[in-house]
Amino acid sequence: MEKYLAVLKEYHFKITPRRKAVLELFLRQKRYLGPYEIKQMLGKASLEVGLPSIYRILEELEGAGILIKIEHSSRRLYYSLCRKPHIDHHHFVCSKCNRVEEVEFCNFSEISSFIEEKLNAKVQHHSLRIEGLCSQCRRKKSL
Amino acid sequence: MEKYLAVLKEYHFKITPRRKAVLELFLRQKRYLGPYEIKQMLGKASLEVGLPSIYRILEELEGAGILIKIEHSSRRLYYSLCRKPHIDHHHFVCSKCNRVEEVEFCNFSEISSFIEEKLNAKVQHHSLRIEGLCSQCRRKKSL
DNA sequence: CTATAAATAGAAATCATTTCTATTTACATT
DNA sequence: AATGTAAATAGAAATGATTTCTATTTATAG
Repeated sequence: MEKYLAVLKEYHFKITPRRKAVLELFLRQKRYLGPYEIKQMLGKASLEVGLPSIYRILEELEGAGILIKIEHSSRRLYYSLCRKPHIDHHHFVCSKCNRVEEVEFCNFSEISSFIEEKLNAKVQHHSLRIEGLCSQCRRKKSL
Repeated sequence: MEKYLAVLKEYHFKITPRRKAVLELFLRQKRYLGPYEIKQMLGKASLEVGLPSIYRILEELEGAGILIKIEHSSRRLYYSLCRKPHIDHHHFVCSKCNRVEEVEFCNFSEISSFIEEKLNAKVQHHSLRIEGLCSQCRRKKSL
């Protein structure tokens, strides 16, 4: 937690109860969370937070590199905690339990230089979406 | 065009004026197109097509492997023609002119087996989003 | 030519996300 | 510890892409 609060300070974000509560929520989960779900979880802990605030907080935490945004194929937004913010990595998302794993491996530079040579283009961003079953879910055939 | 109509028949889709018109539109463009934009272009050619129909047609053509769906970071849907439907490939999207290029290169199997070993997971899907400037746009500094 | 399943239009609904504004709060600086 | 200020927040309302629904039309198999 302290680590993340330090990052917030670095970015000149104030340490507010809502931001801390959202962070705490993510620290206790290894799966991705959606805005409405977060609102409900905070509500259960007796902290009413408006959806617009949640959207904003999530955006800010993403901007600070604390959360990663997951653009789900359902076209809804989800976020997941970034355990190692400063290392180039991608995320594996379990299609059953929503668990998110960080994958510190990316041979993208090969693809990137292939594209730059072949198309004479300039690659700016890339994002790899990997979906499948995590070790737990692949064992259980049914949920 | 004939090639794509054959694919439609294969999938038991009827050859309708709307579907042909949408296909023609894509055959004349190398960039991605959005539903509303398509409606307007068809309108100029005096073919009024309702937006729900356009959404449906795009979805069907994607299902038949004729178009690829581009989930833009703006969270709007775009589609682009797939020139070589049956080869595993990814798409490079120019952030300036929206041109879409197919990239027949993917060393994903490496990443995939890395993940399956490391996380003991089962990889089901992956999609790589590559964004940058195409050869034309990187030359012109300003639009 | 006809039957019928598929395709379509248009209106309306949906619903995640964003915008706006008044109010409150964190915290740097006294 | 008090205070001023910019940042944070709530809540209502707007937005706008996408989807649903239903009545009507159309492509095409036989």
